[in-house]
Amino acid sequence: MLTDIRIKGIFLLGYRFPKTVANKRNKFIKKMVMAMKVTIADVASKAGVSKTTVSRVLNGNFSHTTEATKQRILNAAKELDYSPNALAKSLKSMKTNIIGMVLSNLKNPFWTTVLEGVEDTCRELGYNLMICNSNEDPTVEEQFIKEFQMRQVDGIVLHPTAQNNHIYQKLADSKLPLVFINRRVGDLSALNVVMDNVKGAKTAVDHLLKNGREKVAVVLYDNRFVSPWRERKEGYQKALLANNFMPEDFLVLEVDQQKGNVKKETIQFLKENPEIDAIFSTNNMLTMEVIEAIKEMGLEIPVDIGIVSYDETVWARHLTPPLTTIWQPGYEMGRLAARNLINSIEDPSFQTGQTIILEPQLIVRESCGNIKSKV
Amino acid sequence: MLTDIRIKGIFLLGYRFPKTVANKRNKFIKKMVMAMKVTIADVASKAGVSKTTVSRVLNGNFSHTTEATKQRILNAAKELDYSPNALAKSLKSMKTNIIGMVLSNLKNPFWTTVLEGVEDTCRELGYNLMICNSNEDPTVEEQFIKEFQMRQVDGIVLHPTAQNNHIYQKLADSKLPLVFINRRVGDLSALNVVMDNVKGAKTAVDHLLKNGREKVAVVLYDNRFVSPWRERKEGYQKALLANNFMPEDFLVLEVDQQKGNVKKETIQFLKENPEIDAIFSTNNMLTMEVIEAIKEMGLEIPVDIGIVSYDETVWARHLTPPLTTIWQPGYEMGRLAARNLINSIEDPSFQTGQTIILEPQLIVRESCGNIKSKV
DNA sequence: GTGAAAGCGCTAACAA
DNA sequence: TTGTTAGCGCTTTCAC
Repeated sequence: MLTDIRIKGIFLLGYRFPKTVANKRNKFIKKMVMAMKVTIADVASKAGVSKTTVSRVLNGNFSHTTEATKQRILNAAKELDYSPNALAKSLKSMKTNIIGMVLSNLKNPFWTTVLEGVEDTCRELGYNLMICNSNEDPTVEEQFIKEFQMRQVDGIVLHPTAQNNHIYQKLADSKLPLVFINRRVGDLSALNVVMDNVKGAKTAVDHLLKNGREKVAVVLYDNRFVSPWRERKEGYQKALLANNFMPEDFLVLEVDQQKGNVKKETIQFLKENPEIDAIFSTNNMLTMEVIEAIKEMGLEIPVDIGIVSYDETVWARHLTPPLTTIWQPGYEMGRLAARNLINSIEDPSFQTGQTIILEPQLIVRESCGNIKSKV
Repeated sequence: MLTDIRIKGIFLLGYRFPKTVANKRNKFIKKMVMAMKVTIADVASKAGVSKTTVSRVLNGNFSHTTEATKQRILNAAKELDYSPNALAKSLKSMKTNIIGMVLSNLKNPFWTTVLEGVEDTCRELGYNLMICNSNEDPTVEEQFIKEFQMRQVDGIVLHPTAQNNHIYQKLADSKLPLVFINRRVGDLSALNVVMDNVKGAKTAVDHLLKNGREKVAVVLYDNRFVSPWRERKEGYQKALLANNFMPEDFLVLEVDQQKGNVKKETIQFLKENPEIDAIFSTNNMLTMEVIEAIKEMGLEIPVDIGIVSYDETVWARHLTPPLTTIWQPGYEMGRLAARNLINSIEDPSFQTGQTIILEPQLIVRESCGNIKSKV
């Protein structure tokens, strides 16, 4: 009794026992907690039936059970506040109903939208979501994939760094349902849900050209490993070529986003190429810097320089002038990825290896029109 | 052989078997997959030792093991590409190393920052993160909490809807480590990591007042269940009272964000109170609408109306004029929540029931200065 | 230094 | 209609 109180007192004060004593205490506490956990056996004995029957009833297999026993069991479960242990269930059934998702960048609001799509779909379909953030680091990505495998997730949604082909291959071979999003990883028996980046880029540049721009530059971020990078560049080039420009006319600025001097680089670039009258910016984070650069040079949008930016954002329409953007169906991408993944989890004969391509859309605002009439 | 090829052919074509046949196939596939899974027993037999020894070695208990056997085991594990089953491990040890997090709003970039803090910390400390989104729905919140309990997560980070006090109480009583973030839920033996919203609001309004504003209004979002709502309102009132204003001078607009006509309501409000020369906006989403409203009325920021907004965002400095904001340490909040939660998981005597309060900061830009000189 | 055996909480084939 | 029993893959006493 005394000990009890003393322990409790110390406990309340948050006192830390010396290691060994603390360990003993912890073990003791653990044991107590475990003893308090109510299992299916407790429900069974309380209801006076076997564990099997309880399991059956609780899983909705009433078909061969008396209404009376069913009620007894349900009551017992409620009274004991029984909550089944998903771990044990999963260990037995080899099904966790968990989906693992590897993101590479939490900062960009685009990914929040995607995440929302995945999360919503998981919930609707009875899955839980485990997420982690590779931060574009292939080593971290690899570690997380292993982690997911150990945890026996039912499937993985992966925004690949695209620098771990060996791992992706192994993963696909392991038959663990897998879907790549946003970035293409070809030739694997895995689902792909991606955007049509060539089209998006082409649309953007076409729009600039149609508005009378004659020297359209592209500002590219710095990840040439990934398909959207290649495709947006390609789209830019295609648009120019289709409008009778030559490869010599390509005006490409590749910036290192990590370094944080995008603005400086842009100013430099614009000074070296004063003929530029339009910029296609390939992502929303870049765009902010580009706009700053333009303003800092005393140029005006859209009069001096028109701009179209990839990625619609909440703030695009509130900028001055309101920004013309390429919107991508991020939420849809998330939903489709999750839904298809779950399909292939629940039906192993579900068609795998297919690629779903989503269409971006041009949202016209005021950052391209009203070009300064040339002399 | 023939069957094999046929099945394979159909499989590749994504043909769906009739239900019963499909079930048989799936069961077959499942069995094959399970047979292929390499367990600790496989490693043991390959290395010619018992499971016990393998377990010991793989968990770093070399102390009583020959270097030779250790190597044999390590090699066997590598050759078989053995990956331990975390489910079984957890079932036995009653420890999942999973933290569950309930968010209420994925759309607001503030939460992405918090999530990042939590995620980073979990990774560093060897935990995985399971997230879900209550969308401010208490029923969903309740369901997710139950889900987490069934999954035996080691702890929960909760952004409470604040409408489930009964559940919170039960959760706290269950001794499952728990931390509330951002919104206070008092009197429970759970950690709280929150912001000083009174101070943030007071700072914002003080700033407006110091810049010569005389009629400062507040635009409040519509969730009066939650502590930040009360505290921001309180901060606004305190600031006015401390500057010799009377309660009659309070100018409060409460808007229903869901309905989506914040802009309209704001315009209405401004028309009814034309003397207003400053607005304190209580969250970043609201602010956009308020700014639109002001612009639409032909008023100019900051000349006619000054504005300070809660929540710093990437776009605040790019607006015209650049927005003065209250920055909140969201990333820090995430980190602290996770770190303290994990502390209390790993040391049950860790002080519980404490509240950590983080300080917001005023970021001064140009949306308050240059007031129109009054006649 | 190593292994046999029990058991974490649950499900499901097979009996009764 | 219900119960017995044998595991799922792992850790951990307790022997040897």
